[in-house]
Amino acid sequence: MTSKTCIIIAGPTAVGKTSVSIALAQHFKTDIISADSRQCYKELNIGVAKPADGQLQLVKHYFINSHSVTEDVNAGMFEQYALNAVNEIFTEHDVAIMVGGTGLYIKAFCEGMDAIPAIDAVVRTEIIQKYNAGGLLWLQEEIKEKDPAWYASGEIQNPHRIMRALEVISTTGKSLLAFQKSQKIKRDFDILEIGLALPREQLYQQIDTRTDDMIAQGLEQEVRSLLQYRGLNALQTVGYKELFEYIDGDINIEQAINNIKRNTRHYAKRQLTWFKKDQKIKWFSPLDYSQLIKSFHNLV
RNA sequence: ACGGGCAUGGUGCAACGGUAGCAUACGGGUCUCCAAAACCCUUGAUCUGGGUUCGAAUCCUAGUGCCCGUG
Repeated sequence: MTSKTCIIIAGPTAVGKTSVSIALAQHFKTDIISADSRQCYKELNIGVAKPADGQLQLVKHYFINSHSVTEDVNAGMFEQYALNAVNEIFTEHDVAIMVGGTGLYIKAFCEGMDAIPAIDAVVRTEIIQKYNAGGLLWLQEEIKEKDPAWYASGEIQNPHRIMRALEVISTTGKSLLAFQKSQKIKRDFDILEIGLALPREQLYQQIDTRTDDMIAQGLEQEVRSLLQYRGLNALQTVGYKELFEYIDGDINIEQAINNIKRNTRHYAKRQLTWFKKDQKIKWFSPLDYSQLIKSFHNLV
């Protein structure tokens, strides 16, 4: 059996991952797995910069339009989904392409997640309700009492993290720390990580331009059609939450657009921080496609 | 031109004549399961000159710039 390779294209939002990935997929005559925590939702289109219909017809994409905003999607679920997908691709191809900006999902795919029992929705809901009522202070006191070890080492200013620790100890009786073994699983295929980067100024320029394009394409209409879902996690997304505020009348449209641009910059910055740490990533300019292809010549 | 007001980090604001502070942006970072989420950290300013005072962002004065009103 010939060796199989998954090429992962990572990088900040708006850097130009989509077109590079499609060109690569065509070059290798293979399929793409998206590693994007928002493009998987079929209800979200313009605001998440999903590949165009034409592009999707050109290359088969996994984890695009594969889920509904009403479903729970998370990193562990992505790991399973993506492993199934990559194995399916490998039955017919030696190379698979993964592309996306969700660092945690890519990490889950490459290294695996420690198995932590599923959390009952009731437990989660109850914790959220108590947090809404009692605030961060309640969370801190609760976790200090129930899981003092986590309290001592965890991020006690971060409501999300405390709630995670709390739901785990409430469900299993064991500390989240006990589950986190941080063992890296070795996959039975090769992984090649590619990062796409541009000078910061140029990236920000592309973010601005893309945001204006989204508005011109009718993002506001899309957001209005999703008002019923605004409370769902999937809608806590740059491009949507700002327009909900606009629709509420809290800000005007110019402010909403500027906030989208700013929040997208923040997002891109966090992505860069995440990917910079990954020593395995080889960096290229999205404009330098020929260099990129050369780096794969041993695979061709 | 005259009268009045204002001048503090990139931006918006605060500071009884006594340690120039807050928000936000920018920059840096954390992250094993809601991650386009959530959280953490740093830098950076008193318009210019003169005066009063032990001490001036603050009071006086001249200049410069901006805003409002009148012409």
